[in-house]
Amino acid sequence: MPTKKKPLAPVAAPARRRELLDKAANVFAAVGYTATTVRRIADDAGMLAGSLYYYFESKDAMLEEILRTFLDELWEAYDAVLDAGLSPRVTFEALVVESFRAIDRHRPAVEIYQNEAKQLVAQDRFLFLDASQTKFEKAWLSTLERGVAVKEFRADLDTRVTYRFVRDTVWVAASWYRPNGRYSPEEIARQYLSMVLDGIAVRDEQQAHAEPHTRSRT
Amino acid sequence: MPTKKKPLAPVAAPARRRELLDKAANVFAAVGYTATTVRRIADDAGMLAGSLYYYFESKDAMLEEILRTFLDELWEAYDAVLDAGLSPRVTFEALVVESFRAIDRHRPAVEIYQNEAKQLVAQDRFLFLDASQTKFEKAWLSTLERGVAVKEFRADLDTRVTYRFVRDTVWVAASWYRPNGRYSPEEIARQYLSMVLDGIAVRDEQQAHAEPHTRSRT
Amino acid sequence: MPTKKKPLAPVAAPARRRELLDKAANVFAAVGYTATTVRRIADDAGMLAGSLYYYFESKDAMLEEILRTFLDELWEAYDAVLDAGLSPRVTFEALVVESFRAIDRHRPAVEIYQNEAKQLVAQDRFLFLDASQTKFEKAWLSTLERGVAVKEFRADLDTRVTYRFVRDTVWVAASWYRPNGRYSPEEIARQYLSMVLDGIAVRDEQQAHAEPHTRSRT
Amino acid sequence: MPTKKKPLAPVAAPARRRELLDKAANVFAAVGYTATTVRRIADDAGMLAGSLYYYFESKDAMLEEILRTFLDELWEAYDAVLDAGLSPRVTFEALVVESFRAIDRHRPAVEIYQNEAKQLVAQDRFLFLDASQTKFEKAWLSTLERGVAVKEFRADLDTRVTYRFVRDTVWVAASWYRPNGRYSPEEIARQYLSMVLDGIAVRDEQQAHAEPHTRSRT
DNA sequence: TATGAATGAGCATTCATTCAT
DNA sequence: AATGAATGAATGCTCATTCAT
Repeated sequence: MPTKKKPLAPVAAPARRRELLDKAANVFAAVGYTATTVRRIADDAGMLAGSLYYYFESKDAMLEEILRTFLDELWEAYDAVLDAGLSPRVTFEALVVESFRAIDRHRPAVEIYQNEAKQLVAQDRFLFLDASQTKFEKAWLSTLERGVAVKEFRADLDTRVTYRFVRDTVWVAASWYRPNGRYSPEEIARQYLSMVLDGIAVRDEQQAHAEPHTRSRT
Repeated sequence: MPTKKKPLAPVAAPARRRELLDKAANVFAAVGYTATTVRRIADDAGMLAGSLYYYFESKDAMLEEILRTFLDELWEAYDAVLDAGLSPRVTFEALVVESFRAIDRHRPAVEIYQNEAKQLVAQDRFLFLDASQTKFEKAWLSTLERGVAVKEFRADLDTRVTYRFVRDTVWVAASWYRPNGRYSPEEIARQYLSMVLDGIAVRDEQQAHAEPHTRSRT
Repeated sequence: MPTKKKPLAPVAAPARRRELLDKAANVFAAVGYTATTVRRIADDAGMLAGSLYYYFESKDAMLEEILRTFLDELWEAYDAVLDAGLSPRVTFEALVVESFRAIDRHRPAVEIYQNEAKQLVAQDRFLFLDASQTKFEKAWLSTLERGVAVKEFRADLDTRVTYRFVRDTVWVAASWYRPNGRYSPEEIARQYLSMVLDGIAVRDEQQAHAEPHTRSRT
Repeated sequence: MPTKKKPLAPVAAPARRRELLDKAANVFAAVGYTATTVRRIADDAGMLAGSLYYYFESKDAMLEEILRTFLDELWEAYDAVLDAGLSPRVTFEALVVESFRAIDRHRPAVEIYQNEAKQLVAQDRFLFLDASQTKFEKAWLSTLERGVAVKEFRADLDTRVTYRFVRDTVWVAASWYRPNGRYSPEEIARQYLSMVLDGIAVRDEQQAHAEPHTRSRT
């Protein structure tokens, strides 16, 4: 998406661009997009606020590029999984793993996405977020539904509600996950899958517990 | 909670205050705190921006009152559960139910909390969020640990990771839950508990699946 | 100056008016007119800001009345002195004494006058300050000039410059004079007159000192 | 005197800063600090209000710099005088001369000081005004007391009252003195000293007048 | 490549004032 | 005689953005 009226960064210098976007993403994630000043980003990059406009059209444009880059890479991985012809359960597991890998590689972008997407979709510039969201929902929901159909997933769950729970469960991890921390993305994924697939309760023969006591509370 | 010098809304008129806080909370939740202008709140309330200051000291003060009100009510419910001497699993279930009830009653406040808490704790005025957070973690974590001890919860899960998983999943529901929607908070809680306690996978199959395929991927 | 459109204080209740003006004058003097909020005055008077408008047309109107009252009383005393047919020197002394008495009785008003008059005269409402100022200058200047003419005052002083020094000398005392303090207004006047009339230097026969060393500095 | 985070006017461009402070000082002096809007200062400088913040942290910061610059220069001159080992009377004369020179060079700052100092000292930022005030009083008072001790000044005057008298008279001159007017600062100082040291009354007359008529009035 | 200086729109907040009760 | 609630204009200040150099 080169040149409009101003020349902008001469297409070259993409390394510096990436570097700047990286700084920006970290600040956006840490402070929130609205609360982040262009000056703050420039400070982090060791330049003056105005100088950023040599590389980017606007603050919004920086945000857009950060999110696009993240989503492009995410979908590459997702599409590979979805096109692999795996069983629903294995697909489910693979999607979770890829999600944690995306968090690992694009933590700031994921956090920004989580915090800001809702407001952003109101702007034309960020309509692509909506498209991604829709595609995302379709991928997960159909995986769940196929799983129910082939009896890999329980039939008594509302798939839409389950979808939301699972989706949030995965992505919210970006708020506390730290790359190079105790667990690799694959290990975190394993734990998550263990919980989501098999539950946290100890299994036993009597079904008593299967029906939580909430019923009597309503 | 009386104020410094200004009498402000003469202590009476608490109805109007609550009404205004309600409008404010909805805007804060929908648009984000920083992005919300007091003009916007005033517009929604049918008054001029300056008039809000008859009732509230500042925009921050509104936010504080919104969050305090929510947390106060949440802790009343939580404390009742925690002091009831229930088994870990029943405690867990009850906490989940109360959480969804809080979301039902204070959805905007919960959403604000989710989105803004991280930035807010840097301000003295919002240190109480940190205190609440700590107490919250203690309550959940100890419930999980007690559950593991008495073999109501699986011993092979990292309790801290499980805690985050549960915490996030529950509260993130505020972003999509709509009061008066299809499900009551208790019904949502039931579905959630069903998933979290027992997993979404169909049981009593071969144990092969218990070990997800991720291992072979790293 | 009764009623314009609004009834205002029913002409009666002049005691309450005076009380309120007194509070107002003290705040104006202490904090400065612009920096004084109507709310602050009302607080001091134990009422709400809006309630002041039952008694006064506006904040400006309060200020006007405070200054008018002061100047009216000052001129009554000044006129008595000026009309008494006294010698220039005795007139001078009497004017100084009356000035300190005015400070004693209207300290806040004097302070306000000192601080604000310059800005106020730009407004029509306060043109009377200019008139008073002119009359004031005439009274003092002519006294000084008459004194020079009859050789009661030194002929080698620039009367305009001397006028300004004397004028300021007297009135600036309002900034530190405290009624009921160590000195009565008459005693302060005596000290001031002693300095201004006879100087603070010890008198001696040689005139050497009469010519300060500043000449060699220019 | 570097600033917190913002580099502000990149340390260079001190000429523009001084120019702007000059405009600001004139407005502060003419209109009063509180009554001065930053828009007004910006107008005078031919820029927009917000642009001032490229050079200065705040309106307060401008005021501070104006007053500090003035006081720094004043104390340089005062200290030179005080350290010169002059007799009390010559010290007195020299301090007066330096005061009028300061008025000549920093008239707006002096006027601002006169009008605003009392309110400003309440703020931490302006505590240095208090320090200067204390040092100032010590310098003048000790000069007067030394003068009394060596019989250069009359012993029958209250030195504190005399101090205030002299202090006020000198500085209030800033309200009417106009640089490039009829008199140089040295000439004004000469006239002032003539009055204050020797009095305005014609000497060697009968002593009857030495005791003003006030006594009979109390 | 970047800076320095400025813009202009917008923001939270203050405050004198109004007026029905 | 005073209150409670609101107005509306102004204020100090911030910030994304521009552009000549």
